[in-house]
Parts: sequence; structure tokens; C-alpha cells
Amino acid sequence: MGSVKAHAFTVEQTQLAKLAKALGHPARVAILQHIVSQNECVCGDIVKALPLSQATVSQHLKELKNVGLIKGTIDGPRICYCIDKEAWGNSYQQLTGLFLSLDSKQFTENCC
Amino acid sequence: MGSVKAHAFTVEQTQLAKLAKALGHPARVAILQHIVSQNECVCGDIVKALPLSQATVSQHLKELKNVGLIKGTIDGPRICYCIDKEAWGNSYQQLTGLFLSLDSKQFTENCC
DNA sequence: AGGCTTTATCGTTATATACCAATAAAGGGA
DNA sequence: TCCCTTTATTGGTATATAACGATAAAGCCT
Repeated sequence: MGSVKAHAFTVEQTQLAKLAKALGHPARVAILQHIVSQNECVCGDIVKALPLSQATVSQHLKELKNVGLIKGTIDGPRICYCIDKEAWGNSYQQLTGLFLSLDSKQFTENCC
Repeated sequence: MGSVKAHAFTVEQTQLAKLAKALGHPARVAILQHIVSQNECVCGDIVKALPLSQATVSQHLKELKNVGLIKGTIDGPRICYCIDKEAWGNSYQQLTGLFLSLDSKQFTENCC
């Protein structure tokens, strides 16, 4: 996406953006929802549930794993994916933190 | 980012992903935080607060406006930006909805 | 060992994003 | 009106992403 001027921002801003970016694709949203609904599931089931090729799904899974939202464990020849509950909670906190910062301000009228 | 197979997903998934994508850049996170902290501010102040060119900031502002998170009103020769509180609340609901769907499930152990 | 299943990785292509300098557009003030 | 300020847009380049087919890697089973 064109290289980001990364050092220019705080760790928190970069972290939050990275998390949001991982959620910024419908396929990854769908994957997360599917895993949540099944509690756990092997890669192949996710591939079957999505209208994308196995290679593409694998790539999306990798990105979700990179931000820590999910983790996979080897189960014989297959990989079982599930939500990483600790990271899940942290991510929730980070995102809501941004939104709640507005509510915590005393109410003032805008020009807009 | 390479074209997305868009029709393949639900409206909700696409909508949530679009929102997350808008948050998926540290500059846009910083812009939102800055607007929240100031309640309202003109474009030029945001440009001064960020280590990016005026053109780049303008582009980021446009994206935030496109997903509705902020709105700008003309104030003489300048533009005053502020949070769109209704969209802000809706976005909060969408994002938390994803995360809370896990908590609402009865607790079961994972393989992972 | 050999074949089968499952998933990750590689290599490639098309498209989108980030960034900036330069220019346009639009309003205010002397 | 002419200039100055402010912001959006244009045009261009480098990089990242989405998608897939093909191949590799890794573990089962007979």
C-alpha cells in the first residue's frame, strides 16, 4: 500500500492501526466470525466456508495470526485454528479505547 | 491492494471491514485522536500536528470522511473537522459486536 | 517406502495505497 | 481587483495487497 512513514507515530497508534488493518478485509472478518461460531476449526473447514482459494485463505489466516488474534495448533496433518482469547481481549480494549475517549470528554457543541 | 472479491461477503462483513480499513493507518488514528482531543479543529492544525505533507493529510481526511467518521464544515477559507457522533457510535457498535460475539458464547475449551 | 490428505509457500499479475510536489479552487482582506 | 491564505485535486512513483495456480512440506495410513 505504499510504504508508511512508520516512525512518525506512537507505538500505540501504530499498534492500533495494525490491528484495524488486520480486520480491514471482509474475508478476515468472515474467518473470525466463523472461528468464533465454531469455537475451533481446522483450516480446511474455513476454506470450504469461504468463496476463496485455499492459497488465499491461508494467506489471510497468516495475517490474522501475525497480529495475534488467532493461533493454530497442529492436529495430525491438519491445523486447528482458534481465537487467542488474551489477544482478543487486548484488541477489544485498544479499539474501544479510541472510541470511548470521545465519550469521556465533557459534552461540548461542535461547529459541524 | 489488489481487488477484493467483494460480492462474496455479506453487507455487514463488508461494512465492518471498510470501517476497520479506515482505522488501519497510524496517521488516521492520530488524526482521529487529535480531533477528539480538540473537539473540533481546522485542517491546517491537523497538518501541523502530523509529520506529513498537506496533500497526504488531506487524503487521509478524505478517507475518514468517506466512512463517515468525521465531517467537515466550511468556515470561511478553512474547513473545520469534527467527529460525526452518530457514525462514531454506530462504528463502535459494529466493532464491539464482533468482539462481544465471543464473550456471548458459553465457555468451552479450545484445542489450542 | 509409496501414496494420500492437508496446509504453507512461491511466483506471478492486477489493483490499491502512501506519499509528495505542483497546481487548482475558493474565500477573505487591503 | 489583486494578492494572500487555506484546502482539495492532479499527476507521478514506490510499495503493499488480493488473488490464484502450482509446488513444496509434513503427517497419516497401508
